[in-house]
Amino acid sequence: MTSDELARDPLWVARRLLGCELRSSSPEGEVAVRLVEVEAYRGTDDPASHCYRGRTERNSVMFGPAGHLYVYFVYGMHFCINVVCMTDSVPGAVLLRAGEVTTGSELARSRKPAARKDAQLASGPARLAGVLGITREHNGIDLTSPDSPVRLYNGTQVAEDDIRSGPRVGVAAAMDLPWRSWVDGSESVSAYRRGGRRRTRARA
DNA sequence: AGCAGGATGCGCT
DNA sequence: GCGCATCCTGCTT
Repeated sequence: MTSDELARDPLWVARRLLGCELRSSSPEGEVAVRLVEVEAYRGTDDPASHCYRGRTERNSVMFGPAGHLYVYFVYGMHFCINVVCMTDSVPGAVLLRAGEVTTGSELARSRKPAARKDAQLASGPARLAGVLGITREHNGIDLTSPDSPVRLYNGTQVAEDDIRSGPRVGVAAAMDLPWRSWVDGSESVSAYRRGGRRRTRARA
């Protein structure tokens, strides 16, 4: 996976990332996952992108060089991770939604004790970030640098015929865009959930 | 097996 | 304040 490739359109990078391996080193040990589910987000013309309304402090990494890691915090307790791409024209990124743990499943299990099967350890974006031990401290790191604690490697390329696509999970805007891609048949692919406002009952 | 609801912090209107 | 690129538990079919 070259920097040239990472600097391309998020839609292309997303499919290219399937089958790649993400490896994280920490004092606790090493965990690696094979990516099986991703989503593309593309700046200015994508209402679901964090960059849709321009640059802020939170999304500033998405405006930086391709191949860096954009980490954000959601729902008060979870981190999600993206690979930055397409920096020449508009900001873009690929959300890493799910993977299969290939190295360090014991450490991964200790970080996600609720998982009932190994296939669920990294099934979902916050779970994926969780098993890799990624937090806001990792925001902005270069995934292509040998000095980085988290690095991206070429795995076994997934054949076109084994890639499926559909609308992004939990996104109400642009539901007609099939910008989520996943590896057909992987048990680790997360469940689809439609976007839209959840009903919140007023309490008495 | 499937869904509703709560937990929980922070960025943005 | 509101709502979020979510996860987990517990209760219903």
